[in-house]
Amino acid sequence: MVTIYDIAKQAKTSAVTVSLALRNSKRVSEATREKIHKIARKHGYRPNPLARGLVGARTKTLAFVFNFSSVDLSQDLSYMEYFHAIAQAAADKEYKIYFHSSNVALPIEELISDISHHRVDGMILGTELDEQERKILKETDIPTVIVGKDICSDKLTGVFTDDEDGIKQVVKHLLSLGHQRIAFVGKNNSETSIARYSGYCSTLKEANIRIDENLVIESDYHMDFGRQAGVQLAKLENRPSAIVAASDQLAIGIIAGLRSRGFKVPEDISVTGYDNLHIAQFTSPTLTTVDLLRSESAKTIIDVLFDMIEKQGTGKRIMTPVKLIVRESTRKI
Amino acid sequence: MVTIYDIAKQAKTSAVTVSLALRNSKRVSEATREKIHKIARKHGYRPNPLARGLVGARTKTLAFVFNFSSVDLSQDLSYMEYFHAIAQAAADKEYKIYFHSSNVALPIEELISDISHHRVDGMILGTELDEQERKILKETDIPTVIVGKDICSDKLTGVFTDDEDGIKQVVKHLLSLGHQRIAFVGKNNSETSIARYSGYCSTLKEANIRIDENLVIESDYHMDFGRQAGVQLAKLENRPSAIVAASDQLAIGIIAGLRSRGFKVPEDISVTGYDNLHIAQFTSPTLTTVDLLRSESAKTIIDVLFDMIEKQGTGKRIMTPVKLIVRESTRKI
DNA sequence: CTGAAAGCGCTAACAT
DNA sequence: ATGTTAGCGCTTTCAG
Repeated sequence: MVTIYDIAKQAKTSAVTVSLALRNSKRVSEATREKIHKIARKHGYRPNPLARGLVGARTKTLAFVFNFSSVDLSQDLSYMEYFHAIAQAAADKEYKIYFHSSNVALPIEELISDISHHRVDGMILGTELDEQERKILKETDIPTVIVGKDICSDKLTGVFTDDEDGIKQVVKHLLSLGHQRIAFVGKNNSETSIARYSGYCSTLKEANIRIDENLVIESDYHMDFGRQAGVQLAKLENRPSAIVAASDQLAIGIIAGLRSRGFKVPEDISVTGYDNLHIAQFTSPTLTTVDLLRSESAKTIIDVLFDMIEKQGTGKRIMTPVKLIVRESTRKI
Repeated sequence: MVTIYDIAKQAKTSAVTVSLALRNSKRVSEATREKIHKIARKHGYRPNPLARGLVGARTKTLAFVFNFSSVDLSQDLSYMEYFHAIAQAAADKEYKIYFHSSNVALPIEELISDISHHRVDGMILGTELDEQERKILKETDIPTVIVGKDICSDKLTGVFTDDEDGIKQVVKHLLSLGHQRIAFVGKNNSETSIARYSGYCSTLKEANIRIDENLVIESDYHMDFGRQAGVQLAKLENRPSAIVAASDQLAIGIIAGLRSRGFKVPEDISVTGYDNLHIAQFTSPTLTTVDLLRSESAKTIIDVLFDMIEKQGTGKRIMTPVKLIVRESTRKI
C-alpha cells in the first residue's frame, strides 16, 4: 500500500507537499506537482479514504438509506431504478456509495449517528418518517436529500415528484376514453400515496363524478397486494371499467388478479400504472403509466446534494415533473 | 461525537481499557466492563469504523461490486434480487455494505486497489473476468466471493448455480410435452451462458435431436434483446414450437416480441425463462422457469465469506442446486 | 488486570 | 513555495 510518504521520499519532498500536489493545490509549483503526479501514477497510488475521513476531510462517499418495513426491497423495482440512477450520477462525480442496509427499521437518531460515524459527505434517504422523525431529521448537519418527501431545512432537501398532477393526467386520460367508473388501488398513509389519491379525487370531482368507496382499495405498493385487489374488484357486482393503480407493480398484480378471474385487460377493464418501470414496456399488455423521469430527477438529487456539500448551499424543496405514457393497457370503453 | 476517551474519563480509567471492555475482552474485570458498557450506552457511543479501519482492524464492512459493461444494472432484476438477499444476510451479522458503483469497467487491479483502501473485511463480486483477471484475482488476500464463476484460491471462493442441470430440466420438461423444435436464446461468452447452452445441447443430443443453428440466438440477457430474438424467431419459416431463454428477462422480451408478430404464448409457442425473478409469477402468461434458490445461495455466500474472514477459512468451489418451476408459459404441443 | 506509548495515512495550522 | 508539528479515534505492543 503506497502512501504519500513513499511518494514524498521518491520526490525528495514532504508528505504535505505531496498531499497538496495531489489535490492540485496552487501552493505547489507546477514543476513539483507534475513530478509528484507522475510518481503517484507510476505506483498506482490511491488516497486512503479512511485516513481522509478521520481527519475530517471529505470522504467522497455518500450514504444511501432505504428502509422498508413491510415491503421487500428487492421487489421494489422502483427504488432499485432510483438507486441505480443515483449510483450512476454519483459515479460521474467520483463519489462512492455506502449502502446502508439493515433488516430492522432503525430509529432515525441511531441511523444518523451510525452514518455520521462513517463520515459520509452526504446522505440520500428514502425512508418513511413520522412527525417526531421529521423534526429530528431537520436538525441534521450532514447534507441530506430525502426522496419523496415535501420537506426541507438548512441541510435537508426534499425531492419529490408531482404525483397529484401525475394521477390527474391519468384520470383525465381515462375520462377522455369514456370511463366513468374508475377505481383506485393503493391508498395508504405514505406521503406519495396521499398525493396520488388526492389527484384521483380532485379530478373526479372536477368531472362531477362521485367517489365510490367500494372502488377505493387501501394497500401497499406490492405486486401481491395488487393481485388481491384485482380479484376483489373483479368480484364486485358493479365493476369498474378502469382501475388506476398507484404503482406499476400494483398494476401488474392487478392485471394478474383480473386475469385469474377471467377478465382481460384492456378488453374488459383498463388498468393504469405509475412509475414507468422498465418492465412496463414488456408486460402484456404494455402499461399505460406515468414516467417519473427518474434519471433526471436522480441528477437533480445529486446536484442539490453536491450543492449542499461543496458549495455550502442550503436545503430546498424540489418538485420534479412527471409525464403520462399511454400504452396498451387502456382503451376506449 | 463521543469517543473512548470521553468514556475513559467518566469511568476513571484509560482508553485502552475502554476499547478492550467494549470488545468484551477477558483482560478486563467484570466490574469495570459493566461500568464501561453502561456509560457507553448512556452516551450512545458508537465506535468509529474509520479509525478502526485505519489501524488495520475489522471494519465490519463488505464491498459489493457488480460491473456491467453493456447491461444496465437497474434493469438486471436478477442481480438486484441477489443484492438484496446478500444485504439482508450481511445485516443479520451486523455487517454494512459498501456498494462499489462505477460507470466504467475498471481493470481488476484498480478495483482491488480501490477497494482494499476502503479496508473492507471482504468482498462480493459479480463481474465478468477474462483469463488475465482470473489470475490476478486468485492472488487476492482479501477474502472474496465471486458469484457465478467456477473458480477458487486461498482467499477466493466461487459460488455458482448448477446451470447445466437447470437447463437440462427445462429441456426435458419441454420434451415431455412433445416439443421437438426447441430454440435457445441467450448464447454468449459468459460462463453462465456457456453452462446453460451446454445443458441445452447435451439434453437434445441425448434425445437424438440435431441442433439447428437457426434456432440458436446469440445475445445478452437483456429484455430488449429478447424482444428482437422473439421477432427474429417468429419470422422463421420453420418456426420452433418452444423457446428456451437463458434468463427470465430474455423470456419476457421474447414473449413481447412474439406477441408483436401475432403469436401467443403458450398457445402458439412455449417459452421458458431462467432465474425465477419475482416478476415471473406476474407476467402473462406466468413463466415456467428455474429457481436459483437465491436467498439460500446468498446465505451460502455470506457464510463462506465469514468463514474466510473470521475463521481464516480457505476458498472453495461451491455449486448450488436449482429447481424447475412449471407455470403457464409452457404447454403440450 | 490495567496503563503508557506508538502509529495507521492523511490534512490543517503554523512555521520557514 | 515548501516543511514541521500535531492530531483525528482506535488498537496493538510492551510495561507495569
